[in-house]
Amino acid sequence: MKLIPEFKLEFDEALEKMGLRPTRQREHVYGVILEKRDHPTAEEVYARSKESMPTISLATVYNCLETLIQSGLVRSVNFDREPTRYCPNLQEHAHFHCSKTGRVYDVHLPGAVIKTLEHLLPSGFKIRNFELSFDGEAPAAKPSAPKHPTDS
Amino acid sequence: MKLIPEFKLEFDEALEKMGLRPTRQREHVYGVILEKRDHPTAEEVYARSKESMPTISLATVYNCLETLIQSGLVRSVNFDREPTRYCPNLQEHAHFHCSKTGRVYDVHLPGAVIKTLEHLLPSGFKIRNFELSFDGEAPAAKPSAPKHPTDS
DNA sequence: TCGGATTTTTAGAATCGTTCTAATTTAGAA
DNA sequence: TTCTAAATTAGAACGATTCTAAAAATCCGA
Repeated sequence: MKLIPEFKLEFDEALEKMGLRPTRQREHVYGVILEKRDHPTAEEVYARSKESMPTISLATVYNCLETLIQSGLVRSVNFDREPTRYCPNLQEHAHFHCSKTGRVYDVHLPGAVIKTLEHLLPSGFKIRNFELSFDGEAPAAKPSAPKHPTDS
Repeated sequence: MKLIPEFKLEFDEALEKMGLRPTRQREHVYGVILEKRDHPTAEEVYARSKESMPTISLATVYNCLETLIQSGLVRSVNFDREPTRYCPNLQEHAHFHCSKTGRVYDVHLPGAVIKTLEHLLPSGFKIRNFELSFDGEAPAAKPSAPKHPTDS
């Protein structure tokens, strides 16, 4: 789970800024999330992490996820009554959760829409974060065709 | 927790339509949620319900909330790592969660915005439901002044 | 490079919110 | 009524997450 230099730099800087230490485990977990950009749960991240770092513990995975979120490298995604999922937060986007397959899709949010949403609140309300998620059914996936929005 | 006739009718019809029985407990829980339109958790609904129906159980509260949701009388609201909250679902709206006070505010969603959001998904994606929630800090509330958006 | 303060990791226990189980009660239909 | 199905209940069980306390790793300054 070696990070490519670009992400390694971003990783070190982000933790540095928060006064957190860039440990092997944190880097590893970040690597796992970057590797396959589906939206794994903590348990899934744990399972994948153990493949190449068998001694890592579940508690550490939770700890690492927490520090990655604090550092802004990863964000958490919640769906009704489902365990929290995690994704590397490149850019602002929404999520679509298919209730049939459980699969999660990224949904691109145009800047104009984001601005519109932020203006829904009266002045004085400071937004730290917002989450937009859809629940429904995705079209049956044609196995080898490109899917929209971004598959996961 | 007696429902006023208008809500009683709505209640009976909604359950009827789902083939569910309009029991004392269901009506009571619905009344509790209508009474004070904050966004109580299941535990809070349980505590309030017990005041005038001391024998009701927590399991029943969960069951009732579930059937009320199925009937479309109530909707659930989720915030990151917080227990599920419940609100009577009059109309489509978003939520703002103040991380300082824990208070939840309703945010009105103009029809145009709803339409915009629904169009973010490519054709083929069937939306059953969507949730938009903000997290941040609400302005310090002046105790007796009207608040925006709808207080809770 | 070493030593010590501080942070992080770890395993396992504990906690929280929620769902399940099995027995009892209730509602609604015949 | 009487029967059947649905709903309620208490408590156990569960899944996800957090906590605890001890061991290990990291960082900093000498």
